[in-house]
Amino acid sequence: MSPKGGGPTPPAATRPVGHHHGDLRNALETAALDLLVERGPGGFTLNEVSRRAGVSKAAPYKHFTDKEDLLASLVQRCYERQHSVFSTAVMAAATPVDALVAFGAAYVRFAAEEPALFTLTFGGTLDKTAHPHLEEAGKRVLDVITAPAQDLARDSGGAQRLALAIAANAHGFAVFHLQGVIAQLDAAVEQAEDCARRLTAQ
Amino acid sequence: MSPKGGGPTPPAATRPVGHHHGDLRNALETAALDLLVERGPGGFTLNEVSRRAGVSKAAPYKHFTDKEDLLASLVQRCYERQHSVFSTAVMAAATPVDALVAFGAAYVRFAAEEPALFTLTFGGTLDKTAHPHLEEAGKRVLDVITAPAQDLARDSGGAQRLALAIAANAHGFAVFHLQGVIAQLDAAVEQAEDCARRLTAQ
DNA sequence: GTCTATAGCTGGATAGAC
DNA sequence: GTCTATCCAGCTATAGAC
Repeated sequence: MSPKGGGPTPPAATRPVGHHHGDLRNALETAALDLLVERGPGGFTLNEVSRRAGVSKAAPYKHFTDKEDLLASLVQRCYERQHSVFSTAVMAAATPVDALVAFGAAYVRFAAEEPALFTLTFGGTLDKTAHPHLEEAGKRVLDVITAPAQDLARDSGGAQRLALAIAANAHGFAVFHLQGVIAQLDAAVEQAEDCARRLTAQ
Repeated sequence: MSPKGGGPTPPAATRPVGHHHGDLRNALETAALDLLVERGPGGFTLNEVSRRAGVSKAAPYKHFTDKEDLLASLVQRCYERQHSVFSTAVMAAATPVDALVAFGAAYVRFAAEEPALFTLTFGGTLDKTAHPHLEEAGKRVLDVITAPAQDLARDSGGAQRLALAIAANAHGFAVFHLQGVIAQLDAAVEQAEDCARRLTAQ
């Protein structure tokens, strides 16, 4: 799923490993997420990320052009995972209504499971207008529910509004849970589902 | 309009002014907001805030114990303004339903008018668990709609769920507007109102 | 692809004058 | 209440060895 498939690069045996990982890029991203959780956007530094990944301060620059590039990569990862997770949830649903409800529930759960990724993506840390492909990826997440929304709406405008309503509602509950306004995840999920159902009903 | 205008600088009457403003604390907070808008939470520094306010790097420490204290003060300000703005909107409404709808609309508009304040408060920049009084202030904002929610719900649990639903929904639309998912403010407000109405209807 | 080393800068926070 | 001066720490990014 990445550049250079399994060329030579004998994985199990005889790793020609220079000094560290076989997948530093990924290790850096993971370390970055941990750091974001612990220190927030203000305390996020590439140096500390390197430290946690167990590499030198210079190593990240072979994988990311700069600090912001790493963050952008994480946002991209967030959107991709959302797309994947939400697709699964939606496809498992039997009816259009169930699909929208499942989307809302999955949305809240995703935020709870990946708080750093979620907060980074929607917390205004990164200026997305500088990364058009991210805006694109963000909008594509909503495509996951266009089909069920169209099944329930009169016209395509109504479908889009319905999809937005479901997503916005889920987003609000997700944030409220992360913020501690709704302490229990299950409660947040249930209320999001309940609202989704009411928003689809006409 | 900067430090030392022309001459002795006695505007109203004999300001016992040491060197600068009459209200540096406020000026610092305003400058901090501007900076947050421009650079995001990661690029926020006290030094730059001082620069923009036209004072030395040491000056802020007479008004805030440290960087985080300034941010916490801004979050406090956000909650206070929200409480004030939302109260006004709710009280102007004729019916409970109108009150909840007005709250949602005011919520979205507030985020659009004060993006830095809003994003700082809900973007996860500050760890609120370290500032209990902020959590308190945040929850009190929701009190603004407990009365109309109780008018519409069967029991007090239902009232709280309704209030949360209205607020979460509004929050989602507010964020989506700030994120560019819903470009037009008016569209975001209308959709938030529409959803609020549907969530109140049973 | 990773390391060491380093340049150059910026930030947070304090001390002491006025 | 603000300034000047200063300390030290930490960060970004690059250069060059391996």
